[in-house]
Amino acid sequence: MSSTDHTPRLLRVALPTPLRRLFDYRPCREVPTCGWRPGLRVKVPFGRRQLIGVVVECPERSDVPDTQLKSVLACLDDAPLPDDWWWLCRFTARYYQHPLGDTIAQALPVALRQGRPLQARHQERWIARDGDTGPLERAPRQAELLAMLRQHPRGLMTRAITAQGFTRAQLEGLQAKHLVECHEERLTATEEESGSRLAEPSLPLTREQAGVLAEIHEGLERYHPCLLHGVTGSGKTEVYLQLIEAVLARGRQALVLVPEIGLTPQTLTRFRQRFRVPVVALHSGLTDLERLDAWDAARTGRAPIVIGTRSAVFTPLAAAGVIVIDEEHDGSFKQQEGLRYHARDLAIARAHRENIPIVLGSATPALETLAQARSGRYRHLRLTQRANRHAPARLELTDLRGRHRQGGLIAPAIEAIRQTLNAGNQVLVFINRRGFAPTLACHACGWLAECPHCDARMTLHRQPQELVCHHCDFHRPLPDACPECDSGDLRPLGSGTERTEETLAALFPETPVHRIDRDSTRRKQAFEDILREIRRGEPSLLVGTQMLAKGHHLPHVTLVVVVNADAGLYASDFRALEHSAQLLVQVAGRAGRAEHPGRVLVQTLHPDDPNLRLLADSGYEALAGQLLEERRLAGLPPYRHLALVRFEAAREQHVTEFATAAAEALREWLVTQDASVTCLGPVPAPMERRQNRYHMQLMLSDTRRSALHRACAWLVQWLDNHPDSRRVRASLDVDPQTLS
DNA sequence: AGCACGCCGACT
DNA sequence: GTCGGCGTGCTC
Repeated sequence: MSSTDHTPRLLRVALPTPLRRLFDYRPCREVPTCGWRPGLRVKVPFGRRQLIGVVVECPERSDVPDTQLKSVLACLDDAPLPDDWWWLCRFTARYYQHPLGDTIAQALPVALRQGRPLQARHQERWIARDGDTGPLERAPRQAELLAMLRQHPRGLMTRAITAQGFTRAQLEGLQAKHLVECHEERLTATEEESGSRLAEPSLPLTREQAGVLAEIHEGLERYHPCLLHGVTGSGKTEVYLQLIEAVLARGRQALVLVPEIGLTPQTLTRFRQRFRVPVVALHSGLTDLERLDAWDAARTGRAPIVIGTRSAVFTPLAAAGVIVIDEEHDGSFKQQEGLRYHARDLAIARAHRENIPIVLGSATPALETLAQARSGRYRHLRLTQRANRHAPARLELTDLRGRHRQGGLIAPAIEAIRQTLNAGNQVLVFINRRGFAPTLACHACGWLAECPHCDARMTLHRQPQELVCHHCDFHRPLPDACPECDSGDLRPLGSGTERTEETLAALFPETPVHRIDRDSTRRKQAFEDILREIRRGEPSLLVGTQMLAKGHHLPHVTLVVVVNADAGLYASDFRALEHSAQLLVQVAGRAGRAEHPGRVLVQTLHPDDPNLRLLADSGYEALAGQLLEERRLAGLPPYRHLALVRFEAAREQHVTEFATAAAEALREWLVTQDASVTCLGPVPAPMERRQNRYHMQLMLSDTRRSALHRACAWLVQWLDNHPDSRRVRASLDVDPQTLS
């Protein structure tokens, strides 16, 4: 890097704006102690406001005339932001062709984005002291506060105190009277430990686990991507834990990414009980300052283990030693708006750059990952045995055709539920539709309840009773009569979780029925409460959406009923089948985890569907192999790479015009470039109208990433320069997860 | 994205 | 007479 010891003429700064541009400034007079260099945060004037940005380079000249250049107001750091973080930001912005300034904003904790100092703040613990309370006679609130503090001999944190309605001024008042004292400490409890790093001994490994661990250990000092492909209950977590143990022993850190739903208290407890070192969890409950401290703990190496969801991939590490992605196939690793990054893919890039191993764990790997493993680019490690020696439950396909259904369930399924409950076990009924019924229909004229803002049916809810659009959250009261023909014969069509719950409650009045979906678990803790109740093991019925399918241990469930397996079978989205298969296998994995073998009944209108049969008879990997072959023939990922450009505006005409013009311009350019990139569309998005906005899309694909990247770069430039880009929003999705 | 400026409708 | 609707222009 060029000289940093003299003051450069210019600073090129990335700012948190959607503009795909950097901005040049003159340095301020005060030079940071490290000299001006990339990665420093600066405060700059920007139009009428002030923004915080990051120095990208120190160029010699600018395209902007000298007279228009403004000066940086201040530099906020005396050293650049961490190098690994900075590299990942630049990589991400380039790969997803997203403005660097906005990428930085997403990758930085709010507190740093707002200009707080990098050194994490310490937290204050207030402890009551003995002393004369006389001076408090005219300060009743201070007296109350002191009384409260005296009930906590170990003191309380400022946040806990202000949460009780007391103020900082009252605390300082007591401090001035020497009735409390303030201890500064780290936000993270960092108890210095001695001796062993393990709080709890490791579990003995099966031969299979030991073999897998040994293979990962072969590449502990280099980039070494591994797919840890293990059936549910085969002990993937124990492998992670012992791998991390080895990494910690070498003085390195571990970054663990889990799906949104996977960052549960149980997961954390498992890590915290095992290791006697700080485990930093980046969960949604953290305050901005706690998040900053977690970032700082990771950055300085104070936290040897960092666990978090998608955005945690941007956490800097002082000495990265391994990255673990649990349930790597999970859709929540892909951000679905704005900067549409995939945390798993970024983690791979990061591991590569830092030359460390990365483990992708799943019972149902994404086809992309499986293809990498098959080609030998990732090491394919398998765990085939469940710890309790039961074979995984088989999927039993049951024919729905022509059968009478109650709450979506046919007689054989109800009978199986009855038997399971009679045997004292629990049943999980999986239905991937919340609400009472998918829609409301008029039996006189065929009218269906449709959302006025979307191309979608409205879902009937009973608690509370209303029609709801699940795409835009529009609510409307239930009509008494058909709006078209005035008939009173309105009936719910199909079943959702509420209806199945109601049916089961009527069929099995003696048995408690728990419903688990986004509606029933809206209250914080509600989910945990229900899970705790279920783990007590009393015979009970669980009705739930995919919230229940993922990760949770339900040891007393011995029967799983899938109400309808058909949703993803013939959907237009090219990943629908992959995702359905993953979900079915994950749900099936809930059955028979403990001492009981399990059964999985899968209701379907297509019991002879070859894909479903293959999944049921030969398992996920067999189906995945079949699907990969189909992807190859269809020219879809992972054999071709995709980029999707979405267009969206309030006026349908504007969207069509702009998207068509863009496609035309791109095609012309592709011809001049003699480029192999395929451009499909524009076509209306699968749900053309959503929240009264119209959506179209353009799909680009190529076998080579570089060619696709160049085409996207050109198109994005064209879009930015087009005057219509103000009224039509266009966004780029590199490696789209879904086409809707 | 923000945030301004600027030019036309329904309110005190 | 003003408050405020969103069109268009700019940010080193």
